[in-house]
Amino acid sequence: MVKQSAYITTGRFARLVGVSKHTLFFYDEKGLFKPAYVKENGYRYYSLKQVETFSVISALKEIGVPLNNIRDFLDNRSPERFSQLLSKEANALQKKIARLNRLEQAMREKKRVTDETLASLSSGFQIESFSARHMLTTRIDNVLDTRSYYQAYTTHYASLDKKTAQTTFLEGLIVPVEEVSQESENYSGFLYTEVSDQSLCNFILPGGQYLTGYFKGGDDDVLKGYASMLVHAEKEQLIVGSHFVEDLALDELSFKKYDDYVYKLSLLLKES
Amino acid sequence: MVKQSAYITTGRFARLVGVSKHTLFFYDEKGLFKPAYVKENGYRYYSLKQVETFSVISALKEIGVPLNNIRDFLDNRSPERFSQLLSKEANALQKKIARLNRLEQAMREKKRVTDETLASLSSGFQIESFSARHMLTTRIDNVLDTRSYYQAYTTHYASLDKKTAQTTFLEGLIVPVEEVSQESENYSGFLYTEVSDQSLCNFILPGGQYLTGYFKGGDDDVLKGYASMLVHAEKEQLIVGSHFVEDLALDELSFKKYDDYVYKLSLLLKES
DNA sequence: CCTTGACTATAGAGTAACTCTATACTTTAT
DNA sequence: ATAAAGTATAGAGTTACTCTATAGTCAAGG
Repeated sequence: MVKQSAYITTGRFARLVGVSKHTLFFYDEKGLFKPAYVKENGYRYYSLKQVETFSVISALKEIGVPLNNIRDFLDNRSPERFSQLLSKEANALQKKIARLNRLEQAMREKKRVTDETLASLSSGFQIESFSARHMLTTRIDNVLDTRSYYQAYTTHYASLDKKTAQTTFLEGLIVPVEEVSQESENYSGFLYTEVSDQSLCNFILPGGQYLTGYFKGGDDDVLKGYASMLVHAEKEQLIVGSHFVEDLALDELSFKKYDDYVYKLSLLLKES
Repeated sequence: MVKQSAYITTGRFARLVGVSKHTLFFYDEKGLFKPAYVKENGYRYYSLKQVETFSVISALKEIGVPLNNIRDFLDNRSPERFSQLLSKEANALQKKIARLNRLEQAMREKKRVTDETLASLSSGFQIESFSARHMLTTRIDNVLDTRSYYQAYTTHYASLDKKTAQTTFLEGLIVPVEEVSQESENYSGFLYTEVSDQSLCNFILPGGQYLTGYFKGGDDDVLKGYASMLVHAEKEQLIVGSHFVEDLALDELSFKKYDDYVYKLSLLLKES
């Protein structure tokens, strides 16, 4: 029907689409989105039809398309190009959504670990049952050597990044029990990240009974923790399995000082 | 194990976590994220443990938490507060993901309409079958009056925003056939938006056979379009139903000039 | 018809979260 | 021992705005 007269002022249009008047000035100046009609005195008048147009521009912005790119498209707009843009951006958005979903999972998992740690921090050694976990691991030849440690981190993150975009905030160390008990100068271990994608997995941490304990403090305290776990196991006549698992349970995000960090150690036990 | 010595320089840390060195300087300066150790000459050294910490900060930033807010949290950090923050932000993220999913759907739908319009633009009148559609409609008392038109838009968008965060880019006009045929001075119509959420729906556009046509041009041409559809229907001895549907099929995003806009008119037919 | 209050405009400064450039010092690798 | 590569700070530039100031405009009530 006839709607030529359905012009509204900048302020009204801004309220209608939920932005500030200034944003519309700014878009006009940028050549991104112009009023349908400008009076001699400079007053801008938008048509109601433009609401739909603006919504799309605003959505593109919201999903992360820079205004300059949107303008570049508009400078050469055509139905074909518009269709292409929409499908390209919809696909990009789909990937972004997948990533955000993974982030959400990781955040909830981090929260779970934080809560659990707080709840059982003061309860001493415990025996817990874990089911098997799928891990991506990277060997660290010598944990005492900065270089090999850094090297392991680099390759570990590189292989994580390749497939998934860093799905988890939780990673730790798997240490063979003999490395600890023989007290050598050359400790080896495995950096690990739990992965849901089976194809990334290169190690399955066995499920079963674990002796667990939380250790507050710096690196030295954790070292003592390893030893005390072995002592405790012997005292309780528990048969020790193949691996220690070391996790940073509460980190810099919970406490300011390194000395307040909390590590969780888990020692695999054999059925007696 | 002992990892005190596992310090790395700013550049290495930056590469490891995938940001620029400058970003780390910036975060340090802001008091957001500081290296574990600073040498006398000012060189920064980060510990590998900090990778996990940084990943969380970086994720919070990515999901839209301002750095200032993150810093405010860190200034008063505690395990409890951290847990709270994580669940609060995870919930916010969940909502955001839902919104992005809706945006993706809307973009794909807009693309579909654009493609379809391009394909059938030159094929004259057609008869198409549509299934019933759930609509949220708002009555416009007089389409020729700016005020009532604007009023309708305002209330329409207000009720859309209330429940869903603007799910679609497609809206149009439903016009009772008698409004067109009697050529009065006072046209009424209904603004519509298709909604998936049944609770928002206040009108069900009947499914069935529709006579459809595309009309290029401004408002005047669309008016002629309405009339020509009725003429065509009579010529073809089609029995006309209750409603016209007017959609803006290609808009400012496809063409620069208003005169190039393409409207699609659909006229409900009765079974003969 | 005129005044008053609510609008409109432009210009310019400020903000967040960076990036980029320039300049100078330090470490490491050969 | 020297060059290449890395580290630092300082400051300008960028994006997509917001906010303030100043001045002009419009519409409704007395």
